[in-house]
Amino acid sequence: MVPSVTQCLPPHPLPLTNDNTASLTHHHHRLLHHLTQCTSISHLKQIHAHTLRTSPAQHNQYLTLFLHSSIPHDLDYAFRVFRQIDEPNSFAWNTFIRACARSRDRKKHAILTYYDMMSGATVRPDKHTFPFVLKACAYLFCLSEGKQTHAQALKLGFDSDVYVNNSLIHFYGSCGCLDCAREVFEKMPERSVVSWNVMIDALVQAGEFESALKLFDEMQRSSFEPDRYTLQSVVNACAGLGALALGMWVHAYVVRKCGSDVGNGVLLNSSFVEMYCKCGSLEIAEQVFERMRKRDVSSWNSMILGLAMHGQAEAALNYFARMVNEGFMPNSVTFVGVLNACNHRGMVSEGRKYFDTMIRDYKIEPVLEHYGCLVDLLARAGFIDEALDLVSNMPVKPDVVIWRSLLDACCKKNAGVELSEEVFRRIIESEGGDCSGVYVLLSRVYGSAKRWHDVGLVRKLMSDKGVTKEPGCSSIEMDGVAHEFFAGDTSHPQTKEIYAILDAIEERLESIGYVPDFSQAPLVDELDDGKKQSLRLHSERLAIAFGLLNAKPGVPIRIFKNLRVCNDCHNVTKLISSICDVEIIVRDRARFHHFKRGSCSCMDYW
DNA sequence: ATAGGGTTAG
Repeated sequence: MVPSVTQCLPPHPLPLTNDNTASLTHHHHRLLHHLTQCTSISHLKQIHAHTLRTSPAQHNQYLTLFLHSSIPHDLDYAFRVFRQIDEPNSFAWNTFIRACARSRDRKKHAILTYYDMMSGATVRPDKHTFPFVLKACAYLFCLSEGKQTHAQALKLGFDSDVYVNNSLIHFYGSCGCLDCAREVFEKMPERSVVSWNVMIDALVQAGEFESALKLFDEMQRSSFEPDRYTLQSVVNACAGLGALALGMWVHAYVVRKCGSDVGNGVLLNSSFVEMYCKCGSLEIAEQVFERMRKRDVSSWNSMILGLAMHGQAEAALNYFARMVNEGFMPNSVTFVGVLNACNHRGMVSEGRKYFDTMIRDYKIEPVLEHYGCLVDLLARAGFIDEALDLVSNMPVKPDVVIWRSLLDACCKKNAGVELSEEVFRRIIESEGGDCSGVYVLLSRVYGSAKRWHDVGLVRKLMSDKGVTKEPGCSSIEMDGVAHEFFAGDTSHPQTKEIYAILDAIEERLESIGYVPDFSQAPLVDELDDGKKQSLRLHSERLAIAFGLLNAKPGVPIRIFKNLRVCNDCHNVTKLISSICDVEIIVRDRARFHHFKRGSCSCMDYW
């Protein structure tokens, strides 16, 4: 709930502000002129000293001007100047609060200064004050401070101000309080484009891509023209959803609107690159990238990360070399892309090399993501001991993702029950044990060792703790509409045809010698028949069958899956791509697979 | 004077 007026601070006297700027003298104007010409802090200090000498009486009056001018040069100096002002007017308070909110390392002081302002009896905040304070609250995730600020803004009657409301939406969005953001958005009497933008972006940031797109639709129906911020958020939503059709629509919209200027929008173009990669269209992504007239490090990063995600390690590394060649300085994110590229191709020695290069030559401190790539790379290439060693000794605290990838590797590489148990124990120690994926992995380790009793124990543990397996779900876009399938789903209108196709395919597969791979089937020692049944109902098969049924010939079938593709589905999809002569592009939880003529772009390393 | 901007490993 957003605060109401009753939650406000106690009332305090509200004298009108002492408005220094009202009595501008000739001298004042000259001083102002000098100050605006000022380009260095030493020059500014000279003028300050001169003023102190020549007109000490008006000194206090001029301090606000010095404050304003010194901020871009030296925040510490500005801070000292501000401290000297006897009774700052609201302009002076606001100026200082804004400076803190914009600073890199003084954001906290924006809030503290605002408290000072509130607790004094001389000034009250005005409509400019709140956006500055809320910006700092948003950045620092100061939820309760921001809520108090909200209450005070209400109390002082700024609840209809567009700027204040937009700042509130942004603040609540940044703190993850979507309901509060939505409430402010719904209640505000007047909206601007920014109101829609901050609300849409809040949804995108929270991963509520469908809601974001719905709001985008509503925005247009309310006759608001989208601007670059809107489009940016919408493209990000498309990337998140894999909504290629809508993404292309936005792209066309931008091209139509900007004409030959499209090539200049660095940020938006980089988002297009990312969107096309995440929607499985590497060719278009590269086209957009090559046509960009201006690029920055992030543009290169989008391309490198995108190629890495598709397992195109060589291409990704080529882009890296090109980027360096063209004088761009790779950053931390660049190396996540590079390491991930190595990871998806099992390039262990290259991965180690780039990790060292990053630290030694580029002086980039590795963060969790870098360690994540390296640990995963080592573990999946079979160097599990080394990976475990790295996790144990790295300077950042490993999270559940790293641990799970290690356990996953143990499982895939048959690292043995003892090592797997060791990793599992470490996970529970550091995570507390409510992470679902790791139980499934452990039960699989026991299953492959045929220790059915232990499988049962893990299952019991899972049900006791209430951890469940995330259900598999695949979706496919057809004529701009997403069709969603769960495992064994029979709710789709074309269910009959879909299952008929699956039967026909299975018959074909068996006739060419396909044998199901049960290694990742549910781990109960039940009859093969039951396992087979559960495998053939995996959600991606239904989606692929739907695609075969409805896609135009020659058009690739694009599938999205929330989990990773299992071995058996991977085999089957390869075979389908061959017998049906169709390209199938699958984005799973971790990466893309391009199935074509019986093989997959991941070369079976995933 | 006031609001909205990037990425990242599984």
